[in-house]
Amino acid sequence: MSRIKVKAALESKPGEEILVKGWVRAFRSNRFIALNDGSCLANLQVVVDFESFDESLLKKVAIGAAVSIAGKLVESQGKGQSVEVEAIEIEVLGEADPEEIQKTILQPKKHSLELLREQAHLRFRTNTFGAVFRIRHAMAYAIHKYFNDNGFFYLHSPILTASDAEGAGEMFRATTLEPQNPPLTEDGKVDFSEDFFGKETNLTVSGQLEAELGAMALGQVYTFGPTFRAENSNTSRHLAEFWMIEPEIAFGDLNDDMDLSEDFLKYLIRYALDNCRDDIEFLDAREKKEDAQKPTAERNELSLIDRMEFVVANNFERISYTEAIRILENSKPYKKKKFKFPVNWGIDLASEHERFLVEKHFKKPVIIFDYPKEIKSFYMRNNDDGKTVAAMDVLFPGIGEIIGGSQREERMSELKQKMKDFNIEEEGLWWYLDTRKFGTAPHAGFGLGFERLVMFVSGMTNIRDVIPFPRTPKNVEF
RNA sequence: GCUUCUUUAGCUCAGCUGGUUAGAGCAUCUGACUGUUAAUCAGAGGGUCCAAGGUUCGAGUCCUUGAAGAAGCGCCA
Repeated sequence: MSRIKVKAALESKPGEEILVKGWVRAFRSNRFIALNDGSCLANLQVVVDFESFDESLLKKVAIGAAVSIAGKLVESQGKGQSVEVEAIEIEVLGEADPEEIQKTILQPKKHSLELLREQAHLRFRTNTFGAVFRIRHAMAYAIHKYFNDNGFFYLHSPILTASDAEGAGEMFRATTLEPQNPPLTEDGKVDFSEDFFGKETNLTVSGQLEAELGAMALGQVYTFGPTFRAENSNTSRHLAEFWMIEPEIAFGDLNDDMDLSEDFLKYLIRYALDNCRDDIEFLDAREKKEDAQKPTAERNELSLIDRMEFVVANNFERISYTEAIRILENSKPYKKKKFKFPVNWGIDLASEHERFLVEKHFKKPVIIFDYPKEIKSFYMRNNDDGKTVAAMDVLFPGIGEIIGGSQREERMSELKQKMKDFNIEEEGLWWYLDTRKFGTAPHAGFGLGFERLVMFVSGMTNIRDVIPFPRTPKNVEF
């Protein structure tokens, strides 16, 4: 008999003999084993006639143990499930000592997310994290499917890079030199010409520049890989290692870029609703339980599922940066001096400003475009007004910036001038400039923070709970 | 990096203006029960009160420094 997954067993007709393998979630009344194998949220109930099994064997059927069970699938007499398995053979594949289990999050009890984070190697076995990581998988799959179906090619941008010009953040150094006594140059500095690559090397902060190179030949490409930022960011929305999706489209402008970002996000959220129903319903119910214990002001106005449905059903609000400033200047919190940071044309919008626009004023996702050129990156295309660039941010309720994108500066002379203004050496980016030299064309793209997407579709409020092993300042365990 | 808060049993927490032997619920163990769904009932065991220093006759409690965690801010995705 070959093994079937719990998910398949639950969908099977009663009467068949089946073989299932999984981990014991509960063993009630010495009679009912709740078996979970990760294939779905639900457990399979195994009914044990304890008089016909060896007592020492049943003793080993403890919470956390791995078991193999052959039995007959029958209609359930109980109320919690439609089918269950009458056990014929039970084999304990891996024991779990209850005294030891008690010291872990596997003990059958509610645990805080903080404690679960400290035992990230075991938290996959909980309902919440099982659900989160099945959804995370589904989102990764849907991303590839969306791009594949829309004529994009998956481009693998490098993780090790010598270019430090993106300006996207502090970088992690990658080196094989001895930290204790590295080779030194005559003026006492570390001699990176002796290093593995012969020059200073870092982990990538963005695959965008390489994606542009790909787009200028393949037409439409996307990257999807790990990204590293050595910023000392201590927030619930930042990781030192996170996954980013960066599509890049040739012959597209900022409007095409905004259209793509909106269509893409709606597709992904729709996909989650259609394909992760059980897991999302579980997380929806979980959130409602949590909310019930909070003061009314801190509760979600809409449930997880309602928030997702709302985003799919409504257009994102698109406003220029200049309009955003005007709305803020006419807002109640501004007039009552409730904002901590000043509002005037030229500022970088603070979290409180973005939150007001998204969560209070429009109450829906907002795309802000045409930002002042001084507060954005060198590669963004200058607008004709001489003051702004063709940049856009997609802001989501509860998450903030989920996407940042722009039309790229494709005109050589403008780009070179911008590099001068931003103090960026042309030398290290000769290959980037070559695309403007040979057949340059308008193009645009954006970066989507994968974990921020998973936060939105799971309702988790800390980014450390949507990646298996989060890397944050002072934390590289596991 | 900044601000605020937290750190007491395996977990979640209580512990008053400093005072004798530091408590509860859940979990674990033992026994009973056996169609349960967070099973139920009875009993038992379980503590470096985050660390170092200080004040005091006396510190879980007050002070200083540090560490770790969380929320918010800055940076961004």
